[in-house]
Amino acid sequence: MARASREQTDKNREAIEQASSRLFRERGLNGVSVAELMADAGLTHGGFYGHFASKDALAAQACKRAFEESNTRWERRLARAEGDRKAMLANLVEPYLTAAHRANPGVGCAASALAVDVAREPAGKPVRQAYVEGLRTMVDGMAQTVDADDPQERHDEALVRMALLVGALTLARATDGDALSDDMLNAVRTRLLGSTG
Amino acid sequence: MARASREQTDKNREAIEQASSRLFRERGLNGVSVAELMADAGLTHGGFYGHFASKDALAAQACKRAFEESNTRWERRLARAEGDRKAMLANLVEPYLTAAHRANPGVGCAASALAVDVAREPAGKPVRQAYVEGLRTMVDGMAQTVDADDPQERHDEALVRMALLVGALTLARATDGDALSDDMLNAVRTRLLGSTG
DNA sequence: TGTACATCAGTGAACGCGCGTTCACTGATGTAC
DNA sequence: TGTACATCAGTGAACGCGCGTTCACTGATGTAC
Repeated sequence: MARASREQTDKNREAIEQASSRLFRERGLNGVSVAELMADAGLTHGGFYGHFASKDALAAQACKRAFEESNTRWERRLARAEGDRKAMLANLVEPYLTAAHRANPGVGCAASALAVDVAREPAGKPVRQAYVEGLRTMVDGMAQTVDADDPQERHDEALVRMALLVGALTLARATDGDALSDDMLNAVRTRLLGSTG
Repeated sequence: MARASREQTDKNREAIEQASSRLFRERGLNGVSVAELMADAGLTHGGFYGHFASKDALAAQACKRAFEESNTRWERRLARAEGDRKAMLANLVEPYLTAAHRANPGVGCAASALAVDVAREPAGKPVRQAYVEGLRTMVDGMAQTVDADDPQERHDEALVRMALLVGALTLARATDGDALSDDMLNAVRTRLLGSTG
């Protein structure tokens, strides 16, 4: 291949971001090489630095993108409940605490998939800011499911629910294959939605 | 150095395990090299394979050890409460959801620090079994703080509390430096212990 | 208890390999006329 | 609209480096007598 058209260049960049957003969630920021990301996007590794200044810069962009994906899905699910707060909560929690979500981190919640990798990055790295911004939007989404008037109370309850979801999914993934894993998902789902599911 | 005495050999192995238990929690299973682990234990990298069959084998041992450390601490804290369930819960939760624990994963909870790394390891890897066993003991510890007669109810509530702790700490670490991080720790602590702290 | 020597824990150079990043090159795209 | 050519997106070899693991070697430890 030689010079690509502008349209093709945009498509290529899009493909790199998409591949990164998925692969970073699956294997971690340091678990995928630039060559693998490029190959997944249908390119060779040399062209990478025409699109991004560094792997770190891509990580930030991929993190932002993964959260956008997660948050867009949440917005759709919240809207579908048409203002019924119980239904809104159920629409977020039910798909979250499933075997399918546990098995597919690459297309799942960015907050769970990237948390530990982001926590291990030094304070200044751009991916950290992307994470905080993405998580804030997610917490705001969860706050819409909280039936309380006081904003502080809504925020706090949203944080508690986020901790429950992320903790349950994280522990369920680490224990996948053991009975404890399903127990974790079920116990937290019941807690959040009531015993009837 | 030439041949070491048996006593010294045991001390060296101990030092390697101790260094690994800490460094793996800090930087992840793939974030520390064999050479770094050995250097931290005061040795050179070549001698590693006299103590362990592979880095994978060490990872399992270090995971087991990290959980033993965490669980021994929990047992002490539970015992100190002398059967008062509210105090038992407070003794586990209060040190868990602190800035100090957030800042020091190397000497902190193994369940939080290793979850994502373990989740990314293939199903057969020995570290996965070590994780499940360690977490089961931890859940049993937490179950002692639950004020309920039905064993199923105790277990489920213990799982919910574990998800809260691990989720809150994981998210707090990923957002360290932002107000959201403290908010997360505070909201979950209040939820578990009541508003008076 | 003393001596001779086999054992083996730890050393450090080396192995093949994959990493992030750089760069000379290619040739279709985009532009100036 | 056609032509000449400058631009630059992508290629693939190469860079220095660190990885997990191996291995010939060293010399104090542990043992046999």
